[in-house]
Amino acid sequence: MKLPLNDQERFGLHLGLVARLWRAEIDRRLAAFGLTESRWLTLLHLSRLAEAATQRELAEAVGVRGPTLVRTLDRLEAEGLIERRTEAADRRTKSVHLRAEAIPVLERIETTAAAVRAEIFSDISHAEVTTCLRVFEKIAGKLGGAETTMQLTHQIPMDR
Amino acid sequence: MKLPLNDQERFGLHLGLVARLWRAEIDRRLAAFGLTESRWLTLLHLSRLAEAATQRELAEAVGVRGPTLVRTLDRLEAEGLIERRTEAADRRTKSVHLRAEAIPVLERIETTAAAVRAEIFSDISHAEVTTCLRVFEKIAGKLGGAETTMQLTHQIPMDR
DNA sequence: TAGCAATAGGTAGCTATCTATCGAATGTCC
DNA sequence: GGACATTCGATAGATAGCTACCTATTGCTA
Repeated sequence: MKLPLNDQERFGLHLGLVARLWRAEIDRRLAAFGLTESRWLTLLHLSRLAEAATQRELAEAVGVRGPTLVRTLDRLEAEGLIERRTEAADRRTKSVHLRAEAIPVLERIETTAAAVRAEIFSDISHAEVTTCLRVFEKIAGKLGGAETTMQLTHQIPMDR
Repeated sequence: MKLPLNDQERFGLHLGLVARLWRAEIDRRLAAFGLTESRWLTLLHLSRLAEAATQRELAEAVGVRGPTLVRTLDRLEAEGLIERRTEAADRRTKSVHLRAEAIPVLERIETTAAAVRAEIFSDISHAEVTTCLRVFEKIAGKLGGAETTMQLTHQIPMDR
C-alpha cells in the first residue's frame, strides 16, 4: 500500500495545498490593512466590472456562491468601502458600488499583489504559467461546466 | 481600471477557484459513502505512512496544522475507522492506526480517485502535468519554506 | 537536581466556503 | 388577470482551514 505517488496523484494532492499557501501569504501581507483575500478579491473584481454590477454578477466574477458573497459584502459595507443600492428597475436586485474610501485601499491591493507576483514568478517562465492556465481551464471546463469556463476567461455574457 | 488581466494575475485568481472545484467534485462523488476530502485524504496518507505514525507526522503528510487534524481524527475515530493509542515510549504522543473497518472504505477511495483522475486528465498531457507540478513546487518552496518543500516531495526527515 | 524551555495534542474562536431554504419581486402562460 | 414558476438576496447550519492559547510530558542545563 505504501506506494510512491504518480504525477496525477501528486497533482491532486498539491493543488489544494498550494492554493492554501498562496491565500495565506496574501492574507499575511494585507492583514495589516484589515483585508483578507475574500474581501480584497471582491473589491478588485468590483473595480473591474461595469458600473452598477448586481450581487449575482459580482458573485459570478469572483467565483463564489451567492451566500458567500453576501457575508463578504456585509463586512465591506460595515467597513464603509462599498454600498448596496436597490435599483428601481428591478426591486429584487441590488447594485454594488465602490465608495470613495475604497480607492486608497484598492491602490494598496494593486501594489501588494504586484509585489507578490513579482516575487513568486521570478523563477517561473511565462511558458510555464500559460501551461498551468491551460490546464486550469481544462479542469474547470470539466468540473464546473460551461458557466465556470466563461467565468474563468472573463467572458461573462450579459443575458444570463 | 477595467484592464484585461495578464497571465500572472489570472494564475493567482484561478488557482484557488480550481482547487475549490476539484474538492467539490471529489466530495460529491464520495459523499454517498460518508466521506469528505479531509477525511479520505487523511485515511489515504495514513495507509501510506509507516506503522504507528504520530499525529504530528500525519499532519505534516496531509499538509494541515495540528488542530485541523485533531478534528478530522475525532470524526474518523467516532466513525470507527481509526484509533489513537498512547505510546509508552513518549506519553505526550499518540500513534494513529487504521482499524479493519477502514479497509473497504480505502478501497472505495482508491477506486473513486482513480476514476476521477482518468476523467480529469483525459485531455491533459503528461508533460502538462509535470510542468504544473514543477510550478507548484517552486511556489511552495517560496511560500512555505523548507519544510513544505520537503513535505511536497514526500521526503519527510525523521529527526524533526 | 531543580527549574525552565521545548514539544505533542487539544480547545476556543475566527474566517470562508458550501447547500438548503426562505421571502419578496418578477415573469409567464393559460 | 390570476396562478405558478423563476430569480434575487438573505439566513441557517455544516465543514474545514487557521492562529492563539492551554495542559501534560519530556529533556536540557546551570
